[in-house]
Amino acid sequence: MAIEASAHPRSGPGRPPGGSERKRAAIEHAAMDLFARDGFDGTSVDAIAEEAGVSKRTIYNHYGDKENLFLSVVQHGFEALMTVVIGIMDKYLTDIPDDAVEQNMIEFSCELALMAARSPERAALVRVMMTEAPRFPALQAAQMRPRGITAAIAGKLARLSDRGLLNVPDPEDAANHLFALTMGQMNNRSFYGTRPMTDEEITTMATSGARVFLRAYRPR
Amino acid sequence: MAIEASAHPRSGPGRPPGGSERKRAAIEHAAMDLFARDGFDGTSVDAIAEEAGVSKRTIYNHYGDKENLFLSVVQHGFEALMTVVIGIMDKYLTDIPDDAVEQNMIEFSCELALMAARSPERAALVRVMMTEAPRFPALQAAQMRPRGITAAIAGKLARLSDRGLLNVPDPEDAANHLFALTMGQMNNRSFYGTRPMTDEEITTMATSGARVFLRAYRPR
DNA sequence: GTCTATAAAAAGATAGAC
DNA sequence: GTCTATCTTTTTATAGAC
Repeated sequence: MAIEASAHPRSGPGRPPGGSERKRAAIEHAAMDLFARDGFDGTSVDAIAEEAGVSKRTIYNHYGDKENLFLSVVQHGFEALMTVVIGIMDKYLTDIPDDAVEQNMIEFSCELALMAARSPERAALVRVMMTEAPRFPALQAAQMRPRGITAAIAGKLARLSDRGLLNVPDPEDAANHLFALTMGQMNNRSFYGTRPMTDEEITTMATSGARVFLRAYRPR
Repeated sequence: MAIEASAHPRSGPGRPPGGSERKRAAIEHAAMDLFARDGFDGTSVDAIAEEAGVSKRTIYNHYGDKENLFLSVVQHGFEALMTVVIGIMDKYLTDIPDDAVEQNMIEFSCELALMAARSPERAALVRVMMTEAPRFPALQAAQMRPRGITAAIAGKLARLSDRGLLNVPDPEDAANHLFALTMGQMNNRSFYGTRPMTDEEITTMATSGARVFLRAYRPR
């Protein structure tokens, strides 16, 4: 691999050198891949150091211990996932024309499911989070749970209900139903990303899930 | 603890002695508890031996290696779970009176969700299965997937549709929707058993899930 | 801050006696 | 078949040089 300039590219006094940040990023990237693939116990700090191209000692200097590194990686990974989900939500569940509710809900479900399926590391991240949650109480914090996602969906559904496009007495409940019918259904069928699914399989599944939601929540 | 009779209670020639079966059961019971709680890597064979009250060497004599023990335990645990689910299904989704479809579907959902919540080791088992599936291809076999459960539900829904009590064009699809709205919803909300839920919370959730299913699949 | 070398503990698997 | 004692490898974490 390419050898980078070894000297610090001039950094202010008291400020950490520029190479340090690059190494942090490399460490977190490598750790994310390995933790997602092999789990916490299955991943050695040696392997992370090798994958990141840094010394093991550097990892301990930056993060203190393996658990701290794990929590940092999972937190950043989950934030990135949330950002993507919020983006899809804003794209399909905001400013919907009155006559396009069904189409937008279906497209929302499909895009959400395809996003999850296309990045196996995201599914693996959630899997690892669930696995390690009992040992890492920090993973049970409110921000880390799927509830953050459903709460965001609930807000969108409430607005659609206010406009009379849906009949949603309890937005929180309905958001859980929509989430279960799309992401939940895919997690069950794909065994949390273990079994590969074709794009056609996914869109068919997400579409049928969205239709069930619409049949239950359309205005009477 | 009580000391058991050490002599074999008369076993036929060539047949394994009776004490061996009891030890097998003790090993599998202990292994189930520990694997479910701490995962595959987090559980040492030493810990299993101590918990089961047998020597580590006995475990290796019986199962060859740790992976084989794990697969045996998971397989038996999943069979037991399937048996319980089938029992609940037969209880609530067979021979339903024409005017009690809604009530039975709701009771089915509640009982299923409560069963899963009341035995944390079952939720933990499924969690561990998902976690280790990439490393143990045997866990991806058809019999081990949730599909076994949804396929059984699909059969029941098809019969209800034949009787005109539901409108189910695709029983497999509908079974996935019902499963997602009950078990899937609970797995999301409880983070696969990590976050405890009260019985009231569970019945409220399962009831609302069943109602969504019924609104979507009631005869027009 | 970063690296090489090492300490210390844990865990999977086995040898050999009874 | 079962047990005690042991081997070997792996892994987390640290010591000390530059």
